[in-house]
Amino acid sequence: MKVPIATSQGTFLVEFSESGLCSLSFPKASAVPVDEASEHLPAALRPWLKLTTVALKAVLAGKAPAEFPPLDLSVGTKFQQSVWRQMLKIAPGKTKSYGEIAKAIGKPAAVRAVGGACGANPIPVLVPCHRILAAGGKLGGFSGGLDWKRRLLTIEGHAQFPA
DNA sequence: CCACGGTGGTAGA
DNA sequence: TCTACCACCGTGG
Repeated sequence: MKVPIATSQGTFLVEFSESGLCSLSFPKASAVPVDEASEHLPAALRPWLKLTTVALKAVLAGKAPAEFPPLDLSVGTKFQQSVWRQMLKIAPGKTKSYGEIAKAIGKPAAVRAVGGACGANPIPVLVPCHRILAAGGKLGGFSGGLDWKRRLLTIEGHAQFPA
């Protein structure tokens, strides 16, 4: 069930499973089907939606969320989950390279695979895959489009990246 | 600047 | 299984 969250950067869509927030997608230009307006959500989901909204707005303001909703990362493989967990440790304003992530999870040669795991991240922004840069400070790629990666990094205080 | 080889993990057949 | 992808990275023209 998709639920909209309006922010200063547009209306994001989130989705919950039984165990927590399981996906987040960027605002789309075209109208997107929304299954549930936030007013008539199942009551059980309301606390998660509230936490998600507050956390999302915090990140979009360049700050670390005080509290996260439960994150359901079970769609990923063991490897992907370890990469995603590692990304959660990167504070706003900081960045790491794909290589550093690979080293941090104990698989220093799996650099390229780390890129793949980033692309498979179901909860961008909150799981800050945008803080992963290629070696030498280059931008690398981004599943939601490089414009978003640049925008998020700019919000967090980095100098502009070349178009 | 570009080309290339060495990589590990994933999806699909 | 085998194969063909990749949001990588270092080295060498």
